[in-house]
Amino acid sequence: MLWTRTLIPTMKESPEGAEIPSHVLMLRAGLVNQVMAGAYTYLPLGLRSLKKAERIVREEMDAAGAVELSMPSMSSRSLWEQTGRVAAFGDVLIQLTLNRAGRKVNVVLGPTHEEIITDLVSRQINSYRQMPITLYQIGPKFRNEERPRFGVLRTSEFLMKDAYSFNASVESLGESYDAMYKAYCKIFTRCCLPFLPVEAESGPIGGDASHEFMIPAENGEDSVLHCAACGYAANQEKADVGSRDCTPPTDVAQKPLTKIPTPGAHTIEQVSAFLKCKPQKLIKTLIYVADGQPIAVLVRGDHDANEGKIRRARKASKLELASPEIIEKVTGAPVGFAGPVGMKEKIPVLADRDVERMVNAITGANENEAHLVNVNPSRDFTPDVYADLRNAVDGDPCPRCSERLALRHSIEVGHVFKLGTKYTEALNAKFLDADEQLRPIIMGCYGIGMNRIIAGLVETSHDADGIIWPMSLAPYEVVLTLVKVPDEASMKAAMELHEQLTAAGVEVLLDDRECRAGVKFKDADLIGIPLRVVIGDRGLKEGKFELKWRWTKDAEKIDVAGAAEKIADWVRAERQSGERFRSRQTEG
RNA sequence: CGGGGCGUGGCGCAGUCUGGCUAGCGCGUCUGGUUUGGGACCAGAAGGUCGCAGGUUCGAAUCCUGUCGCCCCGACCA
Repeated sequence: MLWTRTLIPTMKESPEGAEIPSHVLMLRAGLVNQVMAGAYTYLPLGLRSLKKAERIVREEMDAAGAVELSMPSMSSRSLWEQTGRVAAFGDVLIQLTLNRAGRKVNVVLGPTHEEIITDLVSRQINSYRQMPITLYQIGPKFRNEERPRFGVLRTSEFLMKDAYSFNASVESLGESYDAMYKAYCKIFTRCCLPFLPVEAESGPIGGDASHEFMIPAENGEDSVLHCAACGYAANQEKADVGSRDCTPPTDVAQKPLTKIPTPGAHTIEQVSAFLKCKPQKLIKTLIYVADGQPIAVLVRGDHDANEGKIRRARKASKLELASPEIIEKVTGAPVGFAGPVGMKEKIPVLADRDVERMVNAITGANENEAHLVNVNPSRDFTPDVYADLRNAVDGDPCPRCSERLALRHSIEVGHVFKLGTKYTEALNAKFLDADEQLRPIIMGCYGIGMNRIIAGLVETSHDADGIIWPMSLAPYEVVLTLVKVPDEASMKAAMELHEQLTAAGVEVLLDDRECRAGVKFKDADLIGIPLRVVIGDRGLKEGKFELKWRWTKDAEKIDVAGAAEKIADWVRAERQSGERFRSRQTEG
């Protein structure tokens, strides 16, 4: 491809508003163009990379035995009502009303495709002999995000690979799940992404086992806890806190319980500021409603309660924070002054393990504008149960090996989970088993955010000059930098090399713009093509081209004769292995 | 939805507080010339309803009201 024949609008300055590296560089390198908040055009360069990611995903899905199909973005709302997801998605679900011959037709734009594929399968699969089967597609998804942000990392329309497995048994589901898990590892490895599979909650989508594939990155929206010692990794919602000493220290004297007025202080920040103490001196008392029953949950002031853990501790299926009315009824005080003392007589009290060893703590007094100081567990209150009820934080003990967990921000690029029968039961997808019993089909589902592969790569692989693509995702594999366009010998050599490389199956971009060499070098670095060949009169006099990898500092010279074969060989090798790219990463 | 910021040629910005010449600057684009290995120089040119609407005023990019859009933080979230 000739540079002057395609569209690569590079920019020296980054557009106002772009802040994180992937967003800035994708705009500056002319990969994408913003249409509105959360919607982007993929320009030729960006689209080429996206298509390459798609190809890798297809190859690995096919190799793992999955079969591709394609489902529409539009579907009837009634299908989504059957699974309760019109309500579950809320405003995130994009709904349209169409006029058809005077009738109103309610349509949703698919945020994911469980309903549609399960509806299909309910008609087409009815015997255990037709399973296991895994079906996938790569297509657009629509989600009216509350706040699209970070360039293409969070958008209202995005490209997703979604796969769904249908199994006759839980064991079979496990095998399908493992196959997808392994395929994901191969995909992200081929994309040269530094990924980390982490244990995850399955979230509102339901199910009982799930892993997220994360790319550790400063600007990631998700938090994971990772143990460098044993490899344990889980997202913050899921991560367990390992065992630690929870017995109260014996060398600190317990002071007498005292009630003090705290006018206007009803948040942890306000109370700690008012009493000039750290939040970890406070016990946060949260009133939840678990399956209709109000309960009190105690965590240290600087910790966050974890609803999944609370739900499990109570074996509750539904859990939500109590309304101000219920809180007032239960505690006898407005929101902000709840405390555990005397609470046990009224409602169940659950406390996080870290609360047990607190001494002379501060809590609400269950009375307007008042707190208790020098509250001591056991002496002043005893919860019904101590359990792990909070989000893990940086430095917590690992649940496996007790070393310290490290908190890392990350970008979620993939998610695999075992769904079970949530959708198949709702949509009546049953099959006849070998023992002639009618059973619901067991499902798994597996997603990859295609745009996040691209953004995640840019986010983790760039330098001051621009993007650094691995060969496997680069929009072009080789850029030919023609130093002097008017020089006939140079142009002839460039065209010949371009032709030879193209014939050898190498993706080449020839920079034939009539501008100074410096501009071309800067742009080549910005768009990040892995291999650059400089064609100039200086080198040609010696019968040489100059060759440089994007991530190395120095160029090497190669003979014009036989250059195409050599370059093609290197490109092919690097395309497969990514070895050179990775060695640069470890160098920092 | 709460808090903050912004909207002026394709891109980045100044001008707005304190209303007043023909709305500027840098980059980019076009023409001509000199250049030519890490974002050249000279000369000239094109390109703007100052987000939109209404109002105040002799006069509005600037003041007032409304509205649309964009970005950041938070809340929320496969």
